[in-house]
Amino acid sequence: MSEIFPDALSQVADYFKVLSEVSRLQVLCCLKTGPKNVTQIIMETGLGQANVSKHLKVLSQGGIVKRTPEGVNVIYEITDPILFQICDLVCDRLAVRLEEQTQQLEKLGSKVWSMGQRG
Amino acid sequence: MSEIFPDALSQVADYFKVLSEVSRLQVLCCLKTGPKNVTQIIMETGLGQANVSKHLKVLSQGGIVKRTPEGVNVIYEITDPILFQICDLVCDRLAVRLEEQTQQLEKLGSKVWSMGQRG
DNA sequence: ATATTATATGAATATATGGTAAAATAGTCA
DNA sequence: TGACTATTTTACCATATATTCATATAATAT
Repeated sequence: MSEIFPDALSQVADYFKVLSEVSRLQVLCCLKTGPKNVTQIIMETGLGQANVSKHLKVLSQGGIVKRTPEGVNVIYEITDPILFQICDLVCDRLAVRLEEQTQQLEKLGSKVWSMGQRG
Repeated sequence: MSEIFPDALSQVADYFKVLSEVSRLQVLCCLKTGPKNVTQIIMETGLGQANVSKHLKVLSQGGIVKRTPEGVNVIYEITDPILFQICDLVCDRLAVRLEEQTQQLEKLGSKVWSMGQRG
């Protein structure tokens, strides 16, 4: 009963892992405005070709992106916009943290300042 | 203009990276029911002691967990319950995917079955 | 068939990370 | 102080992963 099931958690971890790389987030941001082929993604992100291809494979296997060949090109698109809700929540959290850090820095700053006054 | 800012994205990636390990998710699940000290976390998760300590450091530096020494013990607690909203969204997504896969398997199953009937 | 373009894959390298055992640190009590 | 407990850190190994170069595959046109 006190055991936690790593099996279920590993799927969640895998999902997060796919999203834990800057290059892949770049690709996803690039796809936010709509489906694109690989060449477009390469140009917009500035990443290397093989690199983009590999990241797209990871995203595809992770179910985050859908792959549809179309003639010579291959079109990729975001599978589920819930992804952006997730990213928005993370951004909210990061914003809150930044706010807190700013306040702490201000406190620290005034303390240092008063010490300087005394010294 | 066509450039995407990796600086901002790296913070998001870092947040996801902290959540992309099963052991850390185990620790977080363990903390879902309330603040706990390290020994409790070790017992509930079954992870090694140094291992838990390291993961707690990662979680703490990632701002996901708050560290408060209390006598000999150190208490850890979830910093922001928004974390569970994020995880819930991921679980929703995973459930949808599983549903889709199930349906596809059923389709494939019936196809294989009809082939078997013919053969 | 050959050439060309678009995409994917393989090999190699560098880097990062999880796990564990051992040592170090910090706090408390006798 | 010294003993004891709780937690952290260090050293090390094994594994995973991002990146790049070179090559391979796929689709299309000549």
